[in-house]
Amino acid sequence: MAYKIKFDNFFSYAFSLDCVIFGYEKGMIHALLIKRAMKPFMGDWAIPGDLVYPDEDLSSAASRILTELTKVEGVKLHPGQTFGKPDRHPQGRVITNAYFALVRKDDVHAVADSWAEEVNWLPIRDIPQLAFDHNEIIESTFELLCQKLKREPICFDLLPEKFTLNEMQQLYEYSFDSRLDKANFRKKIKSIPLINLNEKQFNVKHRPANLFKFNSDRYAELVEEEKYLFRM
Amino acid sequence: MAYKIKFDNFFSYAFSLDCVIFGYEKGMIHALLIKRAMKPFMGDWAIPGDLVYPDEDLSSAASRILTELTKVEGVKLHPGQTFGKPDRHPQGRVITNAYFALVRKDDVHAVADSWAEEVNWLPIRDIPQLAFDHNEIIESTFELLCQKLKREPICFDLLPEKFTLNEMQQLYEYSFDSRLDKANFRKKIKSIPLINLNEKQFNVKHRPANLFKFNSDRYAELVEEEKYLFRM
DNA sequence: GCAAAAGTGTTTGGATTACACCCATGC
DNA sequence: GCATGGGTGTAATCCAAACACTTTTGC
Repeated sequence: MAYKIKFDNFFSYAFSLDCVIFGYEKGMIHALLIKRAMKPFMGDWAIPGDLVYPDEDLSSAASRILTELTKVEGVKLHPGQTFGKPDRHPQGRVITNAYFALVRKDDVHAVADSWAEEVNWLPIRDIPQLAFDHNEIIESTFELLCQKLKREPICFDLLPEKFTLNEMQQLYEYSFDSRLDKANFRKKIKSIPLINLNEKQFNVKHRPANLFKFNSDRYAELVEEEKYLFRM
Repeated sequence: MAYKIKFDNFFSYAFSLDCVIFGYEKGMIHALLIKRAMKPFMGDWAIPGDLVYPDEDLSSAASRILTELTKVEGVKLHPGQTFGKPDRHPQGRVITNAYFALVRKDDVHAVADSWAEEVNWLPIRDIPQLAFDHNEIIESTFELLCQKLKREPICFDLLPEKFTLNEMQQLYEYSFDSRLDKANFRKKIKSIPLINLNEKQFNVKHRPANLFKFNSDRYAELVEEEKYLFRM
C-alpha cells in the first residue's frame, strides 16, 4: 500500500512541549502559567511551552523551554500525555507532550522572559480559559499527578523541606478532595521513612508541631531491597 | 528571545504511532510484531507502526495503521508513552507514541499487508532485537500494562470470553511474575462482578471447572455509583 | 481558663494469609 | 485407585475506620 502523500511530505509537523508546573503552598496546588505576548492567542494565559529544536532530546528541551519562558531552573520534569488533535494549533500540525513537575511554590521564583509577558501561579481548581487546548492538558495532567501522589513519595517535592505532619495531611486532603482522620493518617505514614528533626514550629498560637524531613536515602535503600512499596 | 531557526523550519518533523498489541494465550502474553519489508531496518522485526497523516486524529491513525499492516480491526487502542530521541529514526526526526491494546490471541487473525512482509506473535519475555528503539518501547509499554492490570479490569480483554477462575489466576501470576494462593485469589475476586455461566469445561482429565464471564454492565454501574474500586 | 491544634490509644470489623481438606473427572 | 486440578473452610493475623482522649502552646 502506497502512502496517500509523498514520504517527504510527512516531515511537515512540529513538536512542542508544555511544562505543567505544580506548586504547593498553604494547602493549595497552583499551576505556573504565562501570559502570551505572541500570536496566536496573544494576551491569553497558557502553559509555558514551545517548539522542540530538531536536534534536541525531549527532556532537555522541556527544561530549556521552561527556563526560557520563566527563568525557572533545576526542576525535575516528568513526561506526561501527548495531545495531537489536527486542529489544536492554528498555524500547523503541532503535536505536544505535557511534561510536568512538582515544586514548593516559594522555592521557585518565576520571572517572565522571552515571549512570556507575565507569569503567575493560579490555583488548580480555579483556572481561567487558556490558550489552545491547555485547559484539557492541565486537567488531565492534574489527574496524573493525583495518581502519582498515591503511589510515589512525590508529596515531598511539594512540601517544604521541613514540614509538619498536618501539612502533609492537608496536601493529601486537598489533592484527593477528602477529609482524613488525623490519628489514622499518622498510623498509615508510620512506614514512610521520615526523620523527626525534633524542631518545633514557632509563632503559632497553639501547641507547636514537630518538624519532619523525608529520608530519601533510606527510602532509596528500602526500594532497592524491594522491601517497601509506597502507597497512600 | 528569538528562535535559533526560522519558525517555519520547525515544521519538519514527522509523527508516528506504534501499536503494541498484547495477546494472551495459554498462560503467556505475546506481542504482535511485523517483519519490515521496507527500509530502514528491512527484514527486522518491529512493532507495527507508521506515520500519521496531516489531517488525522491520533487515535484513528493508530487504528488505521494497525489495520493497514496486519488487517487487525476493531481493537481498542490506548495511548501510551512518547519516544522522541533525535536520532531514533535514520531518515529524519520522527517522534512516536506507543499505543497499546489487549486482545485474546485467537480472536485476532493477523495477516501481513502493505509493507509488512510477515506477522507473528512473540512471547513478551522472549523478544529478539527489534528495529529502531522498539525493544525499549515494548518493555516500557509492558510495564504500563502490568500497572493497569492492577487497577483496571482489563484482564478480561485478554482472557477468553468464557474463562475459568484458574485461567484468570494464571494471567495474574504470569504478569506479576508470582505465585498466588488459589483459595485466597478466589476470595479476593469475590467483589468483581462475574457471571457464573454454570457451564463446565470438557475434555479435561480432571474435575471440569466452572466457566465465568465478566459482567461489564454491572461493573459500569458500580463504577458509576462510585461504590467500587478495582484493585488486584 | 479557653481555644486551637498536636499527638496518642482503644475498639471493632473486614481483609489477607497460610494451610488443610474434600470433590469430580480421565485413565 | 490415583493423578490432576477444582473448589471450600478455618484460624490467626493484619489493617483501616471511628472515636475518644490527653498535651502544649498563646492569649
